[in-house]
Amino acid sequence: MTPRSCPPGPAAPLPSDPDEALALLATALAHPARVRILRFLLAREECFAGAIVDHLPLAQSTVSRHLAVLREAGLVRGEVDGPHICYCADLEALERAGELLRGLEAAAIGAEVGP
Amino acid sequence: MTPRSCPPGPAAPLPSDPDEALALLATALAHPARVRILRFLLAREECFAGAIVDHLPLAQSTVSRHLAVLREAGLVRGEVDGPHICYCADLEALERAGELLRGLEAAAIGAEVGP
DNA sequence: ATCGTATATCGGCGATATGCGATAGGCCTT
DNA sequence: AAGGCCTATCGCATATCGCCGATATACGAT
Repeated sequence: MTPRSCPPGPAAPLPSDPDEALALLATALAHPARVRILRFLLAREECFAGAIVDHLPLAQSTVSRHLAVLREAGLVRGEVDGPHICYCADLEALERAGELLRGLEAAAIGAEVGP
Repeated sequence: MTPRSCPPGPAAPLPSDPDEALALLATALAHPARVRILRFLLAREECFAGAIVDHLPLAQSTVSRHLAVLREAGLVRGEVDGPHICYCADLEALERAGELLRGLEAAAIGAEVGP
């Protein structure tokens, strides 16, 4: 029942196109409630879905939907733990988002030269 | 007419709440067309809106809408240059997105200890 | 003043997102 | 077998997104 981060399991398959992959991850991060869920899980205060519901001013069904979005993007995984489901944030997926972002910034490298 | 990156002008005001700020920037990045526009502008191949339209399989009005979304998020700025508008990607805004992302990852720091 | 180019905005359409309550399914306990 | 907790899914309403064609606006050139 101890909240733990995701074991480095098989990562969710992202589009091969970096722009589409970044857009996909950004879509999952494009709602404050989902970012809060991620932060909550990363801090590993708790991991059960019920605890997340208690932590947000949203209905249980709405939180469940946000969790599904995060899961589909590979940012979160859930393991059944008896009657509960322990969710964990996939730090690797977040790091991939960072890499894709840096890859985008890198498009500016080499464009520094002026006439 | 030379495409240039944004001078470090006044940054767009982001929400003070990091979660909302990250969600806002992520919303702007949450579409492949907008990421492609950013990459195109960062590479500084060209900067006129018309060039961006030619670079994407989208109608002019649609591209204009995407540019407005990027502008509202502070990721892009446009300077009137005669009859054209020269758009530039705000590298600082992208870097702020990276910082917010790292700040989120940092929520996991200190949660590494087990009982 | 008029025309032409470049960009933004409007109106409409279908698709998707967000929210909720209600319901269904899983698993433990009794 | 029955009941209780936890989570997911369904159904619905509303709002926003993404796309386009059409129109409006701004500016330079004629």
